Amino acid sequence: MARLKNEKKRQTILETSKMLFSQHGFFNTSVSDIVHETGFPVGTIYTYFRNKEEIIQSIVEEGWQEFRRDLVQSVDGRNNSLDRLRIVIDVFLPRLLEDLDFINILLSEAIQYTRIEEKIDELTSIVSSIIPAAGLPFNRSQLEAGLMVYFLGILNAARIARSSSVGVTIADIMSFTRITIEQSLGVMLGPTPVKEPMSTPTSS
Amino acid sequence: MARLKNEKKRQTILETSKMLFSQHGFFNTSVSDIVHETGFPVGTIYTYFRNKEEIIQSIVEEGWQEFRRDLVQSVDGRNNSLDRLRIVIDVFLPRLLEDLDFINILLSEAIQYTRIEEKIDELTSIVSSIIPAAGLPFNRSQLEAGLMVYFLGILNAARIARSSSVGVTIADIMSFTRITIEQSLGVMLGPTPVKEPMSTPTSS
Amino acid sequence: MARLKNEKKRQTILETSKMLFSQHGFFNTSVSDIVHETGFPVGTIYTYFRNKEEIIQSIVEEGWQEFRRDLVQSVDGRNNSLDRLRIVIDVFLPRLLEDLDFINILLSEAIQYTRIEEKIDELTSIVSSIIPAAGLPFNRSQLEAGLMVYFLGILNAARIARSSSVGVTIADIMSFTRITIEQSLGVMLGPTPVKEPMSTPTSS
Amino acid sequence: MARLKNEKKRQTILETSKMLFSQHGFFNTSVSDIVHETGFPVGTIYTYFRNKEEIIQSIVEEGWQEFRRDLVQSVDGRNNSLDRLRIVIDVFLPRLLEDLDFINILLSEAIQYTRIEEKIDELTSIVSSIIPAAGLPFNRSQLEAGLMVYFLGILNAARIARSSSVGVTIADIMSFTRITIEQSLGVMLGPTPVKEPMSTPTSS
DNA sequence: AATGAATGAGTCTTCATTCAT
DNA sequence: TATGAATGAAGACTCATTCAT
Repeated sequence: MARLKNEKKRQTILETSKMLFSQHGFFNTSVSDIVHETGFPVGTIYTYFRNKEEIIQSIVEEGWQEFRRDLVQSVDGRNNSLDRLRIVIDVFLPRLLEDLDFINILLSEAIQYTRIEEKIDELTSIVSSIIPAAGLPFNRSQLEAGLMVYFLGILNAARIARSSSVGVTIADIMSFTRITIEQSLGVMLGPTPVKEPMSTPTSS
Repeated sequence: MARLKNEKKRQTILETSKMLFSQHGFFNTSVSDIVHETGFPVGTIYTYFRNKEEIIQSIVEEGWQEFRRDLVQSVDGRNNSLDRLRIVIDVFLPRLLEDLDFINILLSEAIQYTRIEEKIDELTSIVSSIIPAAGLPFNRSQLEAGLMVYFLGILNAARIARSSSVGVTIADIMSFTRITIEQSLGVMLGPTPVKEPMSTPTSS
Repeated sequence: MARLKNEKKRQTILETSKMLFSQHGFFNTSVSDIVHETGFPVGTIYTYFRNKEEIIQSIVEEGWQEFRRDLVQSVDGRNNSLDRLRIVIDVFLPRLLEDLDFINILLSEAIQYTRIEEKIDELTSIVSSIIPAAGLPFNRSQLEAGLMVYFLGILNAARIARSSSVGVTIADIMSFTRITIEQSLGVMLGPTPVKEPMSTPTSS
Repeated sequence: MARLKNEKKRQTILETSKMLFSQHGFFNTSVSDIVHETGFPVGTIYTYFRNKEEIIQSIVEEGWQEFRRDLVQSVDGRNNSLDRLRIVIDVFLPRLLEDLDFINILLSEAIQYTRIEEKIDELTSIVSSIIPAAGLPFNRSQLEAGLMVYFLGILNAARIARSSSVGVTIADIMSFTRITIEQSLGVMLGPTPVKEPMSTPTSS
């Protein structure tokens, strides 16, 4: 019970920090800001995290683990490559794009604190395993480069699209991605699914 | 007549700061670091720039102007769409990817200080004007989204590829890009040209 | 339970700053001077005051509150107007004139940081309430102007008299004031009382 | 001719600085502010004045000399004590009170840079020489103290009355002063004169 | 003589982290 | 364990004055 309460505090710190880091940046957010926003005393912050850096690392690491787990789960449920691809495109990606705070942190200043290359590597190997390599005009390195370009491109585009001054929406980004994949791989993903319920990521 | 402001000094500050910002990040680089690295006294930094922020803004703004000028120049020299595309892919892009310090600054912390959306917008309108819209499976918004994804994707991938831990090189990224464009647009760009001389951007 | 803010420390900072501000002026006293004189680390100054300005404001505001309280207390203890006047002249004023550091700060640079007009207003309304208006050759505005002139004149004169080069003492200023009031109001205040004990302002 | 032009520059610096010092205070006015306001280059400031301190000293010293000269001139033109007093009250004092910038500088921060005691001393001896000592209930020291109180009181009151929040005007201050002097000295100064023309201070 | 870039000691303030309570 | 005052190195920036041109 006490354990639960503590875990809640830890999550509060994490969520508040995530919001602040995304909004004002890691360096423009002071521990004191976190203190004021959470209402917790400074000491409490330091009973849950060794230092400020550990907070951002936890946000990224735990956020990433969650997405990775979801992705693997989604993919593992299917035997068929095409189905897997559909899941990735229609379930996993939209889910990721919803958490713009996370993306913001992952891509901006966090880069100094969290090995984004590792994430890219992981993702690349997962996704490339479900792509029918046969018939593609790419070698392995080029394929990986391509996945990197798409992944980073999509996330960054989504992040920037949020700032309304650009006339591009996340829906545009998704449509473009679907069409491009269909063309490149010569497959049909089918119509964009209507926003699935999917609170638990055990895809139907 | 007192001494006049020395453009060379200004450039030294800009270049040194660019290197430091790219290497350690804007917030982890102190004005004092710039002072030590340039050898100039603090006061001198502030006779050329109002504050630290103005330094990063100048780096991004002036760097961007240069690239934009080069791009427009390159493109204006050609009447044929395909030629233009070749120039963009084979001349302009490699040129941009060479300045990883600039990309690093543009994409990480600079986002708070320089309207990257504006840059994206500019670039998108320039490039979309040379793409033969006919026959593409995208509407205007999707095309823009796509350009955004590619542009941000390529730059970010290049930036991350620099960190050797990822087995992807800038050459891979370039190859992927060329092939994808050839496929998507149904054109042949021809073989990757051997590194053109082109130090002065006076397109033939 | 962490340590609690230490009122004694705060007072030390206030007193030390008061002395330094009075001696060298607000702008010629650096926070670093306060640090050296108090022996506290810089951080400590800033746990008790938001900034340098708040220090001078606290000195003036708290000093003024004390004097105002004393004045009102002194006056409230008496029903008779003449008695009240005597108290003001013989107890309150000398008391005020003893704290030349406070006067110095109040009248010189503090003017930018503390609304001295408010103090004048307050004082004027308190004092004018105990002056028998009847028979005076002044209208209300003129009376207020007069009080302002006397109050500011006495304080400034006292402040300047401190600098030995002028052959005028605080005693002279007090005598002049007594005599002038007796004449103007046509009352007898009686002989200047021998320095009353009155450390605690619990007027009889 | 060149001499004349230079003197004009010097005066411009002096007048601009006076305005700035009065408005924002000596310490809150930078030499750079003076540079921007005058439009002169920094070097020029330093060809006319050794340093910032010399500027405020010149303002005060030259301003004071002018007033002193006027005062002495006014007084010397009259043989009769009462006439002299009238001149002081009705001509000299209003004239002084018109230059609130000067008063502001003289009374606030200038105190550290200009011996105000000397000015007080000078003024006291001039004025006390025209006051019929006979019949006054003051001894010499008390009289001097009184003049000090009035002089400083009037100037400070005028300075503070400028800030509209106080319901006291310079006219009130003047009326109070006239009446008090009439009473104290038992003389009639006559009606407040209508604003005399008096561009040259050689009283009619 | 006129100019204004150059200078660097010094300013105020912040802030991540510690540790006495 | 919980707390929040204490800490001081480090931060960005200012500015009166000088002096090369």
